[in-house]
Amino acid sequence: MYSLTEGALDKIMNGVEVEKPILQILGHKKLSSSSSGERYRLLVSDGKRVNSFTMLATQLNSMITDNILTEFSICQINRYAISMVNNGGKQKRVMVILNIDMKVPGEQVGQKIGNPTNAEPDGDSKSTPGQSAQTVQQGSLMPKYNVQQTSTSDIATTPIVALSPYHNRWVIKARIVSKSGIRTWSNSRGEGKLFSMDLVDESGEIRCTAFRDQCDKFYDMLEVDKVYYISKATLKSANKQFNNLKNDYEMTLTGDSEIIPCHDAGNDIPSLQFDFIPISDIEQKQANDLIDVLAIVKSCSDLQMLVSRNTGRDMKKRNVNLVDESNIMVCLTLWGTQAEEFNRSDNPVLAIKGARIGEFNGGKNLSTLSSTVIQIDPDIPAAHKIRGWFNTLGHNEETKSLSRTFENMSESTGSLITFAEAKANNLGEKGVDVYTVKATINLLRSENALYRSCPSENCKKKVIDQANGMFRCEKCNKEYPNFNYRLLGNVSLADWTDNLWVTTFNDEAEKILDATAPELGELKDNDNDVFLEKFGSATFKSFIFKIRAKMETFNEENKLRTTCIGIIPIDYRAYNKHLIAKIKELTGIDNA
DNA sequence: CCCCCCCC
Repeated sequence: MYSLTEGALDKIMNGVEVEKPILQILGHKKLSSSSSGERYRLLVSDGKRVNSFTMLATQLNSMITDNILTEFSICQINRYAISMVNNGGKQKRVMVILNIDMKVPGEQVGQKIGNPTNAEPDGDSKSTPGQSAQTVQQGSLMPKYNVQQTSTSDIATTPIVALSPYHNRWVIKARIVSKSGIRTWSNSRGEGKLFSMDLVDESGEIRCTAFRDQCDKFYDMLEVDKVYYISKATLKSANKQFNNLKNDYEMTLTGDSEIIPCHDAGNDIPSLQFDFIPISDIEQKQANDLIDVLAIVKSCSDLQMLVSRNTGRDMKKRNVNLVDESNIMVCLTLWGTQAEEFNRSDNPVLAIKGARIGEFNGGKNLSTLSSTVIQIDPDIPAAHKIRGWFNTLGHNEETKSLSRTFENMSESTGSLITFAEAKANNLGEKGVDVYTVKATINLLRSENALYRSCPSENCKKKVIDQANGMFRCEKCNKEYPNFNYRLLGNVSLADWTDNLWVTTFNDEAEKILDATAPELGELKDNDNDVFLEKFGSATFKSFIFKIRAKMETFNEENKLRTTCIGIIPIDYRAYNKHLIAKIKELTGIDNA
């Protein structure tokens, strides 16, 4: 049987280091007020005193959730740090447990050892015995951390979990687990550039940002996966809207900040802390939540190029279907170079930190952000476990996907709906809805079908003829000597239940015009409006249209805007005369 | 002091 280290708590709470004390756990409490995820506060005893100013480092949370640190269990505290907190206007010491071994499980001990009483750990003079008085006095003059030294260096470091804006004399020893590129900004308050990085040590994690001069000074020397000593940076409250790390604070480098590479870092600084959730849990999460998942790539799409309707920018994306042992699938969208480079059909395991949950068409999906970290086939036990599951069972399993994508919509049978159903279900009125219909084109509107657009690569805005040989783009705020003609297709689609005006842009407009009106009319230039004099008449060929419907406000009025975002020609002979007659009757349009 | 992170 282990005996408890009697007197350890009094010493620790008065700033005296105690080597690997043996303590008994008497209970725990989840702190719900923390905005930085779950934290656990422990009630511990050394047989003489009980102490509730004890916290568990967040990466040890699983020892509570997995029922390891149960009531009465006897544990050895291998490493701890003292953090000063403000408790009702008073500085109070809190012991943060960084490394703990369970020695005897609670059910074997079965009872409280000894008759411990409440400790008075805050250095009240009457409870402060001689040897610690000096420490306490120092502490009141200048906040000081009492931290065990790291094993391999002479620099006394502070655990990240103990950092706060109220203290500035600290050195952390941390690993860079991710680093952004350099980004510039320009707004009403000024302009500049910045990069940010995420730091971890064995106690926790924190985001660190460098602006302007510091950006230049530090960017090149800092490498992902390497360990550094960092000091003299400032701390401020983290904005949880943009920062998902488990820390209430974030760090900003200043002109005084010092960063020194640590070449002899052993395994004491972890690489990256994940907080994996099963894919099946994503369904219950909110859109925009950031999550970590460990999953197998079940399939992955080709690289897709598209033009953002909002910004006009060209984008590259790739969809990746992920599964885990919950046997639920979710679609993850990769962007830019990450999408380009990720072309794998070999079912790698991905450990993903900080993917964002999105909502589309009533399904949930994941998307990467610039801060998302993806490790491919990480060498961790959980990754080997999921690999084993996939190789033996998972690869054969039928999988249900949480995501609604074009791919899995047109695959599944019965996904076609009619316009009557779309209207009856108010599709597009509560956000973006995408659906597929089998329909025909019964009318093309020729006005503005062809317009003069901005010639700059990422802009599609209509230009204004300045009558001096120049064309002005309001969006780019620039004049150009040239322009590009672009297509805008306004078509009335009809099926046997109803009809709908739909707008098509660019590629989709071309596809529709190619398919239905190959003999484009003459170009006419009438002041600033360019239009086609006549279209070839639409024939009653049928197509599968992918429709994007969304209620939007224009001219201060809410209007349903429907856009065609995909078109698949199908054999027009499938349409019979009866159907054509029905469409004519319904729409009053006779193009035949 | 940023805070953008996209598409259907």
